[in-house]
Amino acid sequence: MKKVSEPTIGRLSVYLRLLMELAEADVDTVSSEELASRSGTTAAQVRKDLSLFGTFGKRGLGYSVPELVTRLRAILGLEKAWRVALVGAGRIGAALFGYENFRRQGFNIEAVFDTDPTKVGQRWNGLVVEADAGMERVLEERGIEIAVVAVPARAAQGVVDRLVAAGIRGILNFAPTQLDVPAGVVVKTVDMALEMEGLSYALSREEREPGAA
Amino acid sequence: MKKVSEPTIGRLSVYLRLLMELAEADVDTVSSEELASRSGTTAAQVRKDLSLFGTFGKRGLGYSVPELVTRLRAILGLEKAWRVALVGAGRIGAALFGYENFRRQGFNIEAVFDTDPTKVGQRWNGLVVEADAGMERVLEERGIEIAVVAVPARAAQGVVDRLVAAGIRGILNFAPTQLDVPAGVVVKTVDMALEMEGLSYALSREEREPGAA
DNA sequence: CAGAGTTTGTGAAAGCGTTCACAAACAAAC
DNA sequence: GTTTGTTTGTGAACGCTTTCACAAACTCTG
Ligand SMILES: NC(=O)c1ccc[n+]([C@@H]2O[C@H](COP(=O)([O-])OP(=O)(O)OC[C@H]3O[C@@H](n4cnc5c(N)ncnc54)[C@H](O)[C@@H]3O)[C@@H](O)[C@H]2O)c1
Ligand SMILES: NC(=O)c1ccc[n+]([C@@H]2O[C@H](COP(=O)([O-])OP(=O)(O)OC[C@H]3O[C@@H](n4cnc5c(N)ncnc54)[C@H](O)[C@@H]3O)[C@@H](O)[C@H]2O)c1
Repeated sequence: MKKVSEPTIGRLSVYLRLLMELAEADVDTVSSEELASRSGTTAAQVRKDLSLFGTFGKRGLGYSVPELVTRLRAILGLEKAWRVALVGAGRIGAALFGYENFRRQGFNIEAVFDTDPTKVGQRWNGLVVEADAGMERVLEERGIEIAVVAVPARAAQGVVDRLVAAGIRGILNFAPTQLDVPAGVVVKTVDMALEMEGLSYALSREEREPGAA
Repeated sequence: MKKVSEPTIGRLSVYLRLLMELAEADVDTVSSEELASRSGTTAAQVRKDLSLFGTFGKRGLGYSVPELVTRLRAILGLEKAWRVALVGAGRIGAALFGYENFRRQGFNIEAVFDTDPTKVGQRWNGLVVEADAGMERVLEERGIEIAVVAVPARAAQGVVDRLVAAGIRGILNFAPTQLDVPAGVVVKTVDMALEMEGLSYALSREEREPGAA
């Protein structure tokens, strides 16, 4: 198989979301052109992305919506439910915990950890917030595969080291910091400050040199 | 000036964050090599990124930390404080509202809007949650420049249309949906579901073909 | 069932961003 | 003040991703 780039995977996720909306609306066929316009890319890009994984379309007709949903879910590893732990029961952690879409896509939060003694023992929707000390044991017991790190930046690397030692190989990080992990462990960082600064840059630029789209 | 790519701006934000940490620790000089290793890139990349905006370093020595902080803040448009509105006073909205780092970097949330009558009128840290109906007037009155959209996906495009009509030109979007805006308006979307699916893809791939880093 | 009209899949070309490599510039030591 | 060592700034090479363009494959209509 050809190598698949990060941007391609991101677009596949976007296509999948659109296709699920289309399936909801009982549309059964879609062209690369339509998919492209709805996802803000080009038809050629859509076809190239999909062609990396097989040939799913029918010439002259387009793609079968239900089939492509199934294929994309398989490609993205969304056929199984993932067991997820949340480390850091603060503001972002609470928001994520309550976010139904995560569960809907098959990401089940099955453990919550925090160091704060006032938080440990709280029941979150039936799930007890665990003390940070017993983390390794709980991760093991519940077969956790993915961790969401929502602790303050200076605590993040320490938490990640423990997670990795405990066998976690996928981490979604909200702390605005660079994390070091060994090869074989995948970290995705969601950095909102960075996006805000991107906006700041773009807006100041427009003020300085108008018309530079 | 040469054209500046998105990834470059992202890295400049990362450099700035590191430099502020170094300044805090009273380090006064840093090499591209050091900056690179701390931000997970290469020395050549650091130098190329910076060289797009001027020549800030001293050969044989490196970069002055305080000077580079000042320069990067100017480049990124962070010398002023931005007036920000939050649309959608839900879980994500609340988390962002309480997030001190935003204010610290000069993003001041000066208006909060929601449609939910039980939320309208609430005081959030002294700021009254406004009804969605008066949005345009409040945006105008308070000179809002950037909006954070944290409403359900199906409401997002409608909100954005109103924001754009009201003159807002920078939007940070948390709704997992494609937003259409006219040229001249900048939208950055933070899509956590997408990142999770990236993890899912990477992890399933490793299971299927181990050793494919 | 033939012909007109679509739409895919994919090599080839173009466009971008990253990495390389090195001369030029400076610091520091003696 | 000269030498040695370090680090920058940048053109050129490289590699990766996107876009182009079109033959092949299929649908649909009459
Ligand atoms: N709040 C936001 O909107 C927002 C936005 C962007 C990024 N972030 C980042 O997300 C992270 C969390 O932010 P927050 O606003 O939720 O902070 P918070 O202070 O509300 O929550 C952090 C939680 O982590 C816990 N914690 C601290 N050290 C821990 C450890 N070693 N193990 C387990 N738990 C630990 C704390 O007890 C606390 O409950 C931070 O890194 C922050 O920079 C937050
Ligand atoms: N909670 C999360 O962790 C999370 C994670 C990723 C993405 N998101 C996305 O962020 C958005 C908000 O999520 P949430 O969890 O905070 O939802 P939420 O339901 O807690 O909050 C949404 C708020 O928006 C308000 N609202 C609805 N329509 C509005 C309108 N037209 N104008 C103004 N306010 C309006 C609602 O009254 C509610 O208070 C959603 O698009 C969601 O998909 C949330």
